[in-house]
Amino acid sequence: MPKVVPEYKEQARQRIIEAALQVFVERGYHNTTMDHIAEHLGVSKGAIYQYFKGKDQLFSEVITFFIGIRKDEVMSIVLSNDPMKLATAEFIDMKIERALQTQSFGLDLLLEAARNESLRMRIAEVLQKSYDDFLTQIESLKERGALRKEAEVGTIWRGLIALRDGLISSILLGANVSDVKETWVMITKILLKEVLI
Amino acid sequence: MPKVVPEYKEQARQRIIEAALQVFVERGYHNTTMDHIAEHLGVSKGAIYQYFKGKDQLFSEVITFFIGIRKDEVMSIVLSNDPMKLATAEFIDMKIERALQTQSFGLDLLLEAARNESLRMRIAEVLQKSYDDFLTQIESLKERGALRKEAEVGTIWRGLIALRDGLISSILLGANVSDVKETWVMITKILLKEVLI
Amino acid sequence: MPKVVPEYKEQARQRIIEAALQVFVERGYHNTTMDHIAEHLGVSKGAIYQYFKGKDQLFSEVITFFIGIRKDEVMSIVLSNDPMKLATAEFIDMKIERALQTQSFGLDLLLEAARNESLRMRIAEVLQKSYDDFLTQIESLKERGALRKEAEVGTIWRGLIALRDGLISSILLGANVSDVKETWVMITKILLKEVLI
Amino acid sequence: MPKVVPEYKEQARQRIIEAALQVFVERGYHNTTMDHIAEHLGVSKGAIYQYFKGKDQLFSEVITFFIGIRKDEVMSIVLSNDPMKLATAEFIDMKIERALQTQSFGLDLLLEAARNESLRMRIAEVLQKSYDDFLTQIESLKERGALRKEAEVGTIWRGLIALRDGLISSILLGANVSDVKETWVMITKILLKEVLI
DNA sequence: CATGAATGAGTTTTCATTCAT
DNA sequence: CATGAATGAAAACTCATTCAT
Repeated sequence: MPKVVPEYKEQARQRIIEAALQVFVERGYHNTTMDHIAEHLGVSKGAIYQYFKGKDQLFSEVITFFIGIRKDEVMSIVLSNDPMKLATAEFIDMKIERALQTQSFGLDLLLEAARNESLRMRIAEVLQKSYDDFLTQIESLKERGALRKEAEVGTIWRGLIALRDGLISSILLGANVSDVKETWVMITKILLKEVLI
Repeated sequence: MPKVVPEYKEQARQRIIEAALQVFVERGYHNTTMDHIAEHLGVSKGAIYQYFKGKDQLFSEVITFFIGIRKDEVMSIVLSNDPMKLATAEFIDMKIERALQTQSFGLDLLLEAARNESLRMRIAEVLQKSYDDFLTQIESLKERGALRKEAEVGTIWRGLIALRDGLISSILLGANVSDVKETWVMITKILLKEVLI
Repeated sequence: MPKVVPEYKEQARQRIIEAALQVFVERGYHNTTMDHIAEHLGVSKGAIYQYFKGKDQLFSEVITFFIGIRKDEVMSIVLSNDPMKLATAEFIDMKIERALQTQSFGLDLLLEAARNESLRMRIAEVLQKSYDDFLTQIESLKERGALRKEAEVGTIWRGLIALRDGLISSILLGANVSDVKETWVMITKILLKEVLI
Repeated sequence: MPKVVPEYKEQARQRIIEAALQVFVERGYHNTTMDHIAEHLGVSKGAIYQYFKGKDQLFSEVITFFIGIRKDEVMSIVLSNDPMKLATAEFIDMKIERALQTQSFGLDLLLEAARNESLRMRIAEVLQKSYDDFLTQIESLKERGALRKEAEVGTIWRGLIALRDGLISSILLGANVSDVKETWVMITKILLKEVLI
């Protein structure tokens, strides 16, 4: 589809990134070849190389895209004004659904992050954003007097994130989804009860 | 011709498995070649094929070995008779140390598990064993009247496991270790306080 | 639709040839892609194919153009009427300057010539032309009685050409330019002294 | 031919280098694929990669080998004690024969040298060696009083080298071999006559 | 005519696996 | 049994050429 539209190139890149994410998600990074991605897109291998220097760069941009999605999600979820909504099956449901959709891609990302300083930085940014949103909400709770003053906000937040990630991993390991939901709801209730009045 | 002592063969397999685990841990499964393993062992590549059909089978057995180690660890830890010991920096320290030692191998394992039914089964077994041990302990606490009757034991246990795994993942993502410890201690204290009298 | 002026087509071909020569000169034939040439021209790759069948044909015509330039140079230089002017730094300077301008393209040409009969023929033609010019001049010297009768004109001429080419190659190998000039001046003086009275 | 002989590896490298030189000589560097070399050797492509990191490194070592050959030749020839032997058809014959054997490889080498500082250095070394040998001989001539004191030794030497290289290039361009020989003999005679008493 | 996105054949490179010694 | 040289099946990547717009 040769077009002289300047935006076309950016659109094409985006199409490739999304296709690549799908294939990476299905097969894992190392089991995915450029041919797989090209075939999934219905184009030739060479076409991809017009937009990306190589598999590494493509992976890197897929990760950026993926992290971007997560960043948006984090925001939309935490920006509820009733903190107890965290302690619901609906909340964790959304997370689980996303995890099942992206299957093991999150692990490929972690595996890469474990060896890649700059990727860790980018992820840290997302986490920081998530934390900031959480904090904003907490502040408004404090103002309303709904929070025990002494509560260690950062610690609780880290606990919630870790719990969420650990539970989602357990699903990849075959854990029963309704058990996972129940666990999330119960544990978060206990934790929030602790910090809310 | 030296007699083929059966134990020798088993010993040789074990040496290879342990060496392979070390190399997988350092480089990750996909970045490890048979040459790397052979060199680390100080033997020839061909020798490995005397004991294992191929890289896949070797990986599979390395995983089995790795899970076995974890199984033993799980037992030794939960078999303490003071449940509050869970809520200590020492407990999570041990986990963190192990995680740093094995770096991203746990992720390779998860990645494999996400696609490998039988591996998931084996991991489920380890988890079950861990759960059974936990249960035994809980029962004795119940008998001693130290436990609120209504406490949902399974749920709490799943929460603790997930929290542990999530916190350890966060370290791979560059989280501050002392923050992680603090989080573990605080959250587990809250949770245990909830179920213990 | 602009009328297809025949001269326009020829002009366009010439522009492409000159641009291609520049790029070949800078990067060498094999390291030059059609993209490089197109970019240098500020046109699209496809446009080049409107005028040339392919890279090979373009190269071939670039060589023809290059040889043409040389032919003119050869003439203009040898057509001086004082043969001793050959034995000057100015003469070799001009050659060196040209060699530095065209860098290693002369080698690409030689490399091609080594395998390409018809190219060798074309080059032989240039050499013949150069020889004829030299001869003309020699004849006038003979008539003026300025030449030892026995002098082997063809041999001297071949020697001068070879010396020039050898010295220029040595510059590509990093030889000191002022040494090269000095060598040219000294050797040609000796040779000309030998044949002139 | 798996052998545990330690020298085997070095021997194998040497075999590959010599085979590669032959193929490079026949086809030119850029028209030679690793497959061509492997086929010429009667082994698989992969085998070559056990001895050389890649095509570049192989080429580099082939050049080193080729330069080494030249170095030895230079010595053996110049170490004659009658300088007039330079001015013989036999001398240039040897050079021509070698040039025809290696065809255009010398040009590939020059082409590479034009862009490769360290290669130029290595070639400069060979030239220096050649120059030193020439100088030694000249010194003994001076002692014997066979040399005009004022003779510019370095300049003459550079002239001879350039003449040789220029003549050899002309053969690649299709020059008549007996003309070339005659040219060499005549020009060198003139030059040597100039410096010898 | 001009464009430049797409093609696909060709090339380099890697590595699990085999097998002659 | 052990060795490690050799294999060959994939991969990643390049680029001259084509063709729909």
